[in-house]
Amino acid sequence: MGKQSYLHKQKLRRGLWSPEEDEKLLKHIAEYGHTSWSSVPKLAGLQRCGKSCRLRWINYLRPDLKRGKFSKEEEDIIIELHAVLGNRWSQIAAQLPGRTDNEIKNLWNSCIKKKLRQTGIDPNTHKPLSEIEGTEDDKISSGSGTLKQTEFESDLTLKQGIEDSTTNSIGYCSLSKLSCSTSTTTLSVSSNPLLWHNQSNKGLGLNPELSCSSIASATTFVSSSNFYNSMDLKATSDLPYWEGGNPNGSSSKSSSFLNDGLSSWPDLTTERGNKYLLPEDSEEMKWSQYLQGKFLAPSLPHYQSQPLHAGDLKVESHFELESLNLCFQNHQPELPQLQS
DNA sequence: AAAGGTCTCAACCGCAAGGCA
DNA sequence: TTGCCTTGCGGTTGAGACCTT
Repeated sequence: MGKQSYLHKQKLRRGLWSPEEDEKLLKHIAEYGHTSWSSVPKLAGLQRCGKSCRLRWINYLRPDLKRGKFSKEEEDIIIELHAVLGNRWSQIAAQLPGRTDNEIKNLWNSCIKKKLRQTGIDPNTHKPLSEIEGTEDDKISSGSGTLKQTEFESDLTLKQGIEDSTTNSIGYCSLSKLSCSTSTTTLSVSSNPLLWHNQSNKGLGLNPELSCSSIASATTFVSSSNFYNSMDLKATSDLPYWEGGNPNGSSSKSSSFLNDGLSSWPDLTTERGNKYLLPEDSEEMKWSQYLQGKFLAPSLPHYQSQPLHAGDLKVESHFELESLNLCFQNHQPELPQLQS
């Protein structure tokens, strides 16, 4: 009401932008930039509010925008990132140069959601709809590997023969809930879906409860799924206490681990000697930066280990993830037969 | 050809966070 | 510390395009 009357008082235009308005805005920004959006309309001679000008620039006039339909690869990236980030459109958009959050949000709501549902996947949780309905047990089959919900105690070693099953797939893992404690040296991960996305899009299988990894490995899955055909992970981690939000919540927002008080990132070392340490005090901005560096990097980056603030840690734990060989390829035609 | 339904996408709205006086 | 202003984000809306009957 207040805004409406404000717009009315100012006789501000609303609705679609005319070519003349676009031209005025473009010309103004080209000349003066946009240090303050609130002053742009006045200076540019537009009967619009600053917010509207900003939106028009970001979503339409920016010169670096990519126009046209989303490619299959872009869609795959969006699906993968959504599994990790939830409805954080701006962060997803940051990984897709030339695409806007609005565009991605529209694509998600109009197309991808529908596609996922058609393949039996709940677009909010990225779990099979059958599982959402509570009809599945916790045993998962994926190609040659059969993975089962479990807890790892003490010497955590995970070896799963899943590499064969993934050569024709895009795979990724997102983490919904993780907790660990030193006292028992127990790491337990629950509601940790590992999704295997059939490249041919004939089916979207899902691993509902794979307890295997850390946040670091989850994020590395995202990296590897798109840019590295094969990556052997060997993770050594000092994990802070971390507990995620509601893994089964309908809100994809709450299922993103980034929402949930993650206080520090663990180390991650690959067998090739590349060591990762995600920065301490991992706020969203760092996730974005992390993705920027990792996800789009042509080669594996190198991070130096950093100490954690004592205040950030409730417990310390150590685990290793060995020989989890994941092979992600984007251009294989067929999905291997799943075990029944 | 027309009517009604569905889809797409640009734009708006409300809220939250951050900066600053 | 408080309040105002600006910016950014995610959800929602609505107009026009497209499809179906």
